Amino acid sequence: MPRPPRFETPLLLDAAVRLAATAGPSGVTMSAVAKRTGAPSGSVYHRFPNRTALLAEVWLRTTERFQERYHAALTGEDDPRRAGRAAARQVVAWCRAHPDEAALLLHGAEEFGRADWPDEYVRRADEGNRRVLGTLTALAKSLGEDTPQAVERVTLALVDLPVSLVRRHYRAGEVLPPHAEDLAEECAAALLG
Amino acid sequence: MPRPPRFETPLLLDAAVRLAATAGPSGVTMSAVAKRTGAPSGSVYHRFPNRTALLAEVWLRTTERFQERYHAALTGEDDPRRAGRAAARQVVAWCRAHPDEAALLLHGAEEFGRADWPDEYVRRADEGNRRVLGTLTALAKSLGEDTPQAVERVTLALVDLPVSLVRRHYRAGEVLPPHAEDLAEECAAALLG
DNA sequence: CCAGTTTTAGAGAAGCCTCTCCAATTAATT
DNA sequence: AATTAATTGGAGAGGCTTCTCTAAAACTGG
Repeated sequence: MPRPPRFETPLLLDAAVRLAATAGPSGVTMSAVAKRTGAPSGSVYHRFPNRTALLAEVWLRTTERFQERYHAALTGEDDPRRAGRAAARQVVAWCRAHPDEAALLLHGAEEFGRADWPDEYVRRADEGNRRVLGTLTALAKSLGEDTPQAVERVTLALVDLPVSLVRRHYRAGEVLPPHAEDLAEECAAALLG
Repeated sequence: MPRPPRFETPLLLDAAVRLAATAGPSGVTMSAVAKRTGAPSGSVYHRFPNRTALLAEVWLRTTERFQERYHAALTGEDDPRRAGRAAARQVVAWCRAHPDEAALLLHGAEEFGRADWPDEYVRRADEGNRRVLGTLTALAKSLGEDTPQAVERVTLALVDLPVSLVRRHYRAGEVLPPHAEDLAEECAAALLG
């Protein structure tokens, strides 16, 4: 019975992703999303009560998409070293396949206004992070190391280092070189020992 | 013969650093700097022709301070592996000693408006980066590896990985744990082989 | 004490952004 | 055909920011 929507939520989020990729989180304004999609500002405010909600949702949708694939890579192998190497590759491969979303991920939740998020969004973000961190902890444990420092080292190897590799090229305005996945995997292997 | 200044450039830059550390680059506005220092907006514009110049100078002052110490660590040892380990430690140690400036460095030049900088600022930034990259290239060479990929791996080990370690803790709102320098050094050693 | 120079001091225009509000539109249901 | 509900479409208030401009202040060398 209602009038059919012309500007659905995912469409607006897609625009927000592109804006974040090109102009950074501060470039994701309600008016910029409106202009880019051709929607009137009223339609944007019909989908998101305020800018904070838009920023939170675009961040969460992106991190959840990333984490879903990352988690799959990390749990898809039995041998922990193999799993780690696959996860490191996966970070780079996902960024290669989704350059705009990857550019968004290189910023932190803080830059997407996390400090102003309502509890529900914070909870969602924490849950995703906890899930990944839990898997990384299990991996560290199955490597025989159970200290917090060992977990931190594994996290550096399987998350932060591949992300850094991507960041370096993105910041230089380059596309990811063909060997990037190999390099991430080699580095992860070296760090896992 | 002139009236003595009450708000000198370094004072305004110090305020800009604090603002960048707490509110990010977008929080570094001319009015915020004015408010924080108690200066009238006219005085801020007397020191910086526009916001772009303020952002550029606060970025450059900080990176140059960091790079000076980093370069010293990287060239302070004869053995390349020892030099690399010292450099990795130095990144973390410097961030520990200068938390606000470190928080600023975790953002990129792009976020400080690099795209709008006049040539002179771009040149200064490039020169600093070239200098560090040159030293890292020499180190890779003295390790017997001379391919671009080897240089990239060394850069990851001695710059990006320690920076990631710092970023992870800063984003979590934590202070750097005592073992952070050790961890950075261990990881660098593992990656240098 | 005067002349000269830098700096302070702050008012105000112009622009962009967020957000509110309400009338008009559109399609399914009755 | 009338009703109903979601959505569009856009005007406009209010706030913050950048930047300009002018006048006054403060100090020093002559």
